[in-house]
Amino acid sequence: MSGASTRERILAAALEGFARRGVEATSLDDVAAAVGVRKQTVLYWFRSKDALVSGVVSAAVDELGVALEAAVAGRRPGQDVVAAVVDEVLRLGARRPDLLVLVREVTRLGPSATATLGDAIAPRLEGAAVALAGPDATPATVEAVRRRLLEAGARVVATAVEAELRTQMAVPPTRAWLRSRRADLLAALSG
Amino acid sequence: MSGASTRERILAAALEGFARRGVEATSLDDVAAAVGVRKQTVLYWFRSKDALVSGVVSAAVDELGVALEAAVAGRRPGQDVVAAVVDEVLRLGARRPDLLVLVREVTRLGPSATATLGDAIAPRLEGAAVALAGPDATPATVEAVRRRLLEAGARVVATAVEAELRTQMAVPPTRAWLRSRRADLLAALSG
DNA sequence: CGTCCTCTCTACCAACTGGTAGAGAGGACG
DNA sequence: CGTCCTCTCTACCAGTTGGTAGAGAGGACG
Repeated sequence: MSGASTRERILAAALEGFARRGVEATSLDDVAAAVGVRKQTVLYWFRSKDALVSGVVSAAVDELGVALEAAVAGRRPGQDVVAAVVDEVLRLGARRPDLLVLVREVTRLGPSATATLGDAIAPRLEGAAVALAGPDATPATVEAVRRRLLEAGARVVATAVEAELRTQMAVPPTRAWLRSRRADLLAALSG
Repeated sequence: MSGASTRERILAAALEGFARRGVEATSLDDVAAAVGVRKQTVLYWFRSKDALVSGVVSAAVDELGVALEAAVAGRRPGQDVVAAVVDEVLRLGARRPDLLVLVREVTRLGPSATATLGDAIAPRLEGAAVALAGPDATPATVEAVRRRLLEAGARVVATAVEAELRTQMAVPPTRAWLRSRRADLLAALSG
């Protein structure tokens, strides 16, 4: 069944459940069954459902962060950083939509879960803001960039939701749609 | 607590629960408690939870339809129909965000619930497509308009989700954001 | 060998889920 | 008055929820 550790398989199954049906609608038994294990094994690796949610959130944030950093580092010489990030986000939306949709699900659990998400994102957000603002930016400028990044993040998640919705409604994303969403994201980031 | 009938109060409470926390995460007891009544009273008015979901969906679709028709009928002379619809949608997003978010929640319950939603929307969608395409449009043209309307609907719901997300993330919608979303929606509808 | 540690299991639990059965309050109407 | 009808209630039910308690398998290591 897998080279992946039990813990990793639990995280993957929980991510899918949380993103596809919602956190509250995904039971520990559901997750365990998807992994092929008993609920108590899930509770061995994560001491409570809240801990599982936190684990999924931080794993997802990590994976997103790593993918974006790799895209920035490996971009073609001369290519705009913002464009590299946007293109990687669109690729992620196609490859791992759950990663993006999860954000939306977590924010609905109330302030404490949203805080967990915020904690996981904060360091990467800060790093990205500082990098984008440049070395001699004032704190106010960095703050403005940070805010713009957050707003762009909301747009990204909304775009992922739109793609999901279109698929459900039998009008799946087209190439033209992708192009327009790319332009929209670019505008949101550099606007 | 009300001039509204028990049935209407149940529908309102269920709509809020479904939109804010998800259908599966909102129990009949939750709905009943919000109304100030017992679960069995809810089950008197709606014979099952599925029936309640259907009731909420068709009430929401009705309300949306009525609001949009009124906006079209009451638009300033010479004002574009599409612009009137877009502006009304944005107003609805501010006034009744749950109405829009509900669509997203229902589509996650699987094909049968999505079919219920489709049934509720179909007649209004058809009417709107015929009206927009004009009296001597070919069936193919009407079909193309219908498709464009569906795509625009997905964009509308995504926009409502973005607004909700921004609020949760402490970067609430601004006037500039609203303006850009209005332009985006106009482009989606007439592009 | 024995002892520890890692991991998954069976067996529970109280609380809550959607749903059924049926009583009874209160008005309308003959 | 009595008999409906409308509406909400109490009392249940079996199944599922997140979570606890603890047994046991299997390897690592002295």
